[in-house]
Amino acid sequence: MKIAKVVVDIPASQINRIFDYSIPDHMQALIEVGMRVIVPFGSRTIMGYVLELTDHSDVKTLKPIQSLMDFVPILTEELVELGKWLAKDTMSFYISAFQAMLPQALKAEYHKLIHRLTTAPLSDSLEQVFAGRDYIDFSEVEASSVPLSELKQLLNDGDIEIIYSVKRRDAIKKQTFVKKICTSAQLDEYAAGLSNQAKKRKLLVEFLHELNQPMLLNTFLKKMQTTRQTIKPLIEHQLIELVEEEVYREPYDDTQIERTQPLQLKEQQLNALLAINQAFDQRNHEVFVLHGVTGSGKTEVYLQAIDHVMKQGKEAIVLVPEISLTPQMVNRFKGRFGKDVAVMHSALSKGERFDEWRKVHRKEVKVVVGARSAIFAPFENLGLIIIDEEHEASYKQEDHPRYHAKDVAIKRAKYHQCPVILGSATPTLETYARAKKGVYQLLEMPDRSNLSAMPQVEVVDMREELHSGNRTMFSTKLIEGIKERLDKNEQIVLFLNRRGYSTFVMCRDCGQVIECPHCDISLTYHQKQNRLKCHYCDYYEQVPHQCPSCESDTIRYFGTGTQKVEESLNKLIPEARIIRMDVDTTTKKGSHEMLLTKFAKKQADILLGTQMIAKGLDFPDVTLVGVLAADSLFNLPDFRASERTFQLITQVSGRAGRHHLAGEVIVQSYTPEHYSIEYAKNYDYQGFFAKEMAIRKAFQYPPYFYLTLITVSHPNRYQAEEVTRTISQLLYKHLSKQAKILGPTPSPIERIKNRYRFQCMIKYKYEPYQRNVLARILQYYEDMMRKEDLMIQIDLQPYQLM
DNA sequence: AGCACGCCGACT
DNA sequence: GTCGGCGTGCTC
Repeated sequence: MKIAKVVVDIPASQINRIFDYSIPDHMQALIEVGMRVIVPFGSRTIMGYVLELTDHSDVKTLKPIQSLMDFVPILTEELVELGKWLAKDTMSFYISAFQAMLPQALKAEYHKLIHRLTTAPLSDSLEQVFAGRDYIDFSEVEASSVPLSELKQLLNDGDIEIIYSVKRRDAIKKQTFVKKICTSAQLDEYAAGLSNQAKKRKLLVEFLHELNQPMLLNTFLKKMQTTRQTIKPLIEHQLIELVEEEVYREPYDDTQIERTQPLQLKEQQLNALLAINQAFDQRNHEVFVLHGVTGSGKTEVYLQAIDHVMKQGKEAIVLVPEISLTPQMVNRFKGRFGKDVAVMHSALSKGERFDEWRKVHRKEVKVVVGARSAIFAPFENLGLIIIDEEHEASYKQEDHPRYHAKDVAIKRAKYHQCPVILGSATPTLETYARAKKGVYQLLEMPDRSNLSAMPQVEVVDMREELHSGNRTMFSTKLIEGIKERLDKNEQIVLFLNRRGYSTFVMCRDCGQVIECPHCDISLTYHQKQNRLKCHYCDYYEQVPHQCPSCESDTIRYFGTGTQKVEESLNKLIPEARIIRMDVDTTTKKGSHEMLLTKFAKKQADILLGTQMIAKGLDFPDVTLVGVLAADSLFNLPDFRASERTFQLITQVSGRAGRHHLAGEVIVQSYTPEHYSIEYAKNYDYQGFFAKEMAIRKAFQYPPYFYLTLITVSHPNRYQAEEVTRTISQLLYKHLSKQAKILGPTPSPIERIKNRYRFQCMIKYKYEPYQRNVLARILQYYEDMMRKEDLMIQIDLQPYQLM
């Protein structure tokens, strides 16, 4: 075992290989697969992951590993294999796959330094840069006026050397404590020897008499109203010492969470639980589709299934979409399992994420609740994987590696021989179709657990509202509904779908819309900074007072943002107390939770928000839910638009009347006759499924066909189109005759950051050689990509067709 | 990616 | 003559 196979930290196609390194003798006993190492690479020094240990290599001369970055592997053997599979499956680089599996904090930080080796004076300008230091950052010289040739000369003469440093950023947070290390007698003795002037020290000694356990240094100093300086003599006299202790950054105050006991299950829940437990007991990697209406008690099934798994000493992963957004959900898990739970999601800071990951790594927790990337939690005894709201698009990562958490979950479950639960009130067609075919096992929970009726859904035709002279964004029906609830002291949730709607700026005279100069997309108005911003690049500009093309001053904001809804609602019903929840009001840490608590305490009547209020919320006094623009998704280039609309309305409707009070839902739409709205109104999942399946079949979309989207971009429009055309032809030639190749077509957003974008779509049922063909195409264009700024993106099973 | 090496034009 | 521009190829 003298050779390590290493994947190196450079995401480039030419480097996307496994490199061999020799292992120095002193490392032989320490090195393990899954560790990070620092290796020489060309003239540099970089980080890499050890994927394999062997004693054979085809390469004649090997460089030795420079050092180990870990004492314990950070990737289990399973995760090493998973990473390789992930890279192949998504056509990504190995290194990207591994980086995606680990918290950001474990990424290496690189510095290029110049080390001064001579005391002899250098040139004046270089001395100025060094300013008396022995080490300087290379970038400092680059920024100065010192020519690079001068450095080259010094390097040759051995006066300086270049150092490539690899630093870790996985800082472990430490806290300093004050600890008493003496007896009371010793304290007295010390106090006696103090002069009368040393008042503070006497106070300190007095306090130390009472201090029987270590106290946080900061607390200590604050309490004694003093600074670090005054305690120095106490340390010198060995009365106290300062001790450092590793601590976790605790993003949640879990001391407040009340512990809960398992609830009595209804029959439908019990049946589901038994099936899952049985699969677990038999070490069966079955995939269950838990199709339960909103309020059917899916979470309780999850909790008890996890409990069963934990009792056998196994671990569980629970994926929740964007969970920062539902503290209620986190609390349910922490309430049941307490300290055994780690939470991982995007709202945590890098350090917090690292700490939660470390709890898993050190086997201090048994359950992870988290967003997409939590699927890579480094458990070694997985007993269950749950994906809640499995239909959510956020489980698909939109940049490299473009993986879907569901696929990773199933892969891991096979390895651990454990069940997977895909839970949803509105499963994706792909999932439900597989369940119906028997590939997955279907568990139905058609009733609400408290047997309360699903709220009545009323669809309002906004075209009629407009015809009868109502030009506001609220139908008469909705306004009346809101007023009625206010009178009864009940609460209202108003939902605005932001996707597909944005506040753009248009001139009323000539119809000119203000667009980004670098992208083919209208700029979006941001009230907070009073600016127009582009969502695809970082361009922004001040809001013009005059139309740039006709100089008219009738320039207006269009579209519907939550801010605008709030404003007009304030005008219509001034007495209503509104809480607005969107990206603008929830950026600050904890603000999300604060707003929800405020609403729960009934300090507001209306909760107005975007996607983030669509799921998981449960407030007993909410009796009216309004969906302001149900059909906003239909304008998007997305074959899943109907499915998403159906899911959204169903999901939002579930927020009303969950307890003793009956609920009502008002859906506003310009296309009320659309089948997705009709079926959602009647809570007819089966009906919707049948209808939508027929449409997908007719138009050759998933689940009948798989999709691959290839997006080509280039600063030159003609080049982009030409390459896409060639790719389409190559695909046509090399894929089977059953594969449908569409393209080249301009992308829905034809230009982003001054690059023209064309796409080609493959629709297919079975193309075992597709990845090979695509890989060869990429190889063919490799040169052009490097030299001519060509970009080719491949998304196997895309969720966004933009 | 980023570095060395190497081949050509511009300048002291 | 030398300096430095960037095109090319390689990294265990």
